[in-house]
Amino acid sequence: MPADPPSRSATPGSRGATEEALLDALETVLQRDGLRQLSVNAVVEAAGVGKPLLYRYFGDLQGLVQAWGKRRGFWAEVAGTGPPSHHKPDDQSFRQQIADELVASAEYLRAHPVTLEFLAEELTATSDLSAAFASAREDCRRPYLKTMLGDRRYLRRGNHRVIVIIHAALIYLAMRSRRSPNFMGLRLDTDAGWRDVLNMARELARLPENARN
Amino acid sequence: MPADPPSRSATPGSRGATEEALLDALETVLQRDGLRQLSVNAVVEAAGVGKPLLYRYFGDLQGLVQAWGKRRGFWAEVAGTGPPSHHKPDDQSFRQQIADELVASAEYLRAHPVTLEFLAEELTATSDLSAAFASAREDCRRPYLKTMLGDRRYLRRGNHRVIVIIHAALIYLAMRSRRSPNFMGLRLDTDAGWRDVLNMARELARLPENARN
DNA sequence: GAGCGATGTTACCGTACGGTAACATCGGGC
DNA sequence: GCCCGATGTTACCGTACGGTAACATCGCTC
Repeated sequence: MPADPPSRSATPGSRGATEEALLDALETVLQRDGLRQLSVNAVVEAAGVGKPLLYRYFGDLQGLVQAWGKRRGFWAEVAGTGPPSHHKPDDQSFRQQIADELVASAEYLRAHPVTLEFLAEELTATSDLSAAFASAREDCRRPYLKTMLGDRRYLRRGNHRVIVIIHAALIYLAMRSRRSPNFMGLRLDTDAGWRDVLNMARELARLPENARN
Repeated sequence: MPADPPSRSATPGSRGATEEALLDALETVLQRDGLRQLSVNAVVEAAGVGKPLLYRYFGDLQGLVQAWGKRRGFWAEVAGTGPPSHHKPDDQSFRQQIADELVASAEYLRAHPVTLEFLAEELTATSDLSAAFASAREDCRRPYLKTMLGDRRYLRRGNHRVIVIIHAALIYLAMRSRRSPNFMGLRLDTDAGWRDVLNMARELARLPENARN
């Protein structure tokens, strides 16, 4: 005789509620234990739901991850400065926009640890899980990247590479900030330290004007 | 009746040979399957050695990793330009040295996928394995970092941050190159593309002189 | 109110893992 | 010749996992 079988899901007999519980549980487990500890059992336990329901509604843990990516969305349209790609031929303002978008992207990452988990996962394994996540992410990211790299005039002058290297550095530092308090003297675990990182990135992105930094 | 029990280790009854075989097997498995697939069974199978020997000689998979880090060494003294920290007060030559060391460090990483595996692992989990690796790595890296960041005069002018961001970007791109052919338009899977990345890093590191790039 | 599909739960299977006990075998010291 | 520690191998245990069959229950349709 189990003690409390009826006290499980708030909305008793609703498929949608169960799906939401599983998606929430996925997020919970990822934030709490990291992707290495992610497992079917952990998710269904956190969701307070029977294991077969996960397989019935999402087919698989990979399916659950894909559904999570689709419904929650992640790392898309994080640009903070107005409509995409509508910028004057003014170099300075365009560079400013690029810098702002770099910073906005990094702030988004820092605020969304689950996305960071998956980005890190892609570095360590080419599993079905990371592949599922990568495809969903690329779908979300494509318009953003187009905005950021779409200006041929800007790219031709080699600035593309500066953007890319700053972006790569910000991704790495954001991932690293989850578990390491610092990197080569930079504080990653405090808001102040992170503000330093972002300011540095902003300065580098606006580089051709002010070469001294 | 097994077919060939006596045809296992080349040097039959030597503890050192078995240890070497296990260390080699660790490296093999890491390079072949990645760190996510690393397990005691995989290592002993690749080494052609009984499982208890790993526990007897290294205590643990973590112990094997630590021993591997100690004996093989990794990501240490990769600086390519002469003795450490002996540079004239000439700014240009010092920046050149820094740029060379950044490039040398990145090339080292690219040539040592196992180190990349562990660096990526540290991003996804704070496991005993990654902790063991991190401590061993920091021991090796300390003098290198001292060379690279030890010059207070240089640091004071904010150049420290440029170095750090380039370093972070190179680490990320090196990790990413293992499983993703490109990143935001950069080719990471070819030597030519990687040369582009390194040249870009070199230019940025020598930035205060030539602001245009 | 009978039927039936959707929802939920229990219990189980096969597998792979980390780790260990028990048993063979070698090899040098006396 | 004998002994004993070191080396190596087999077989096993408990556990946790992914995945599924079987059974219970709800709720809507007609």
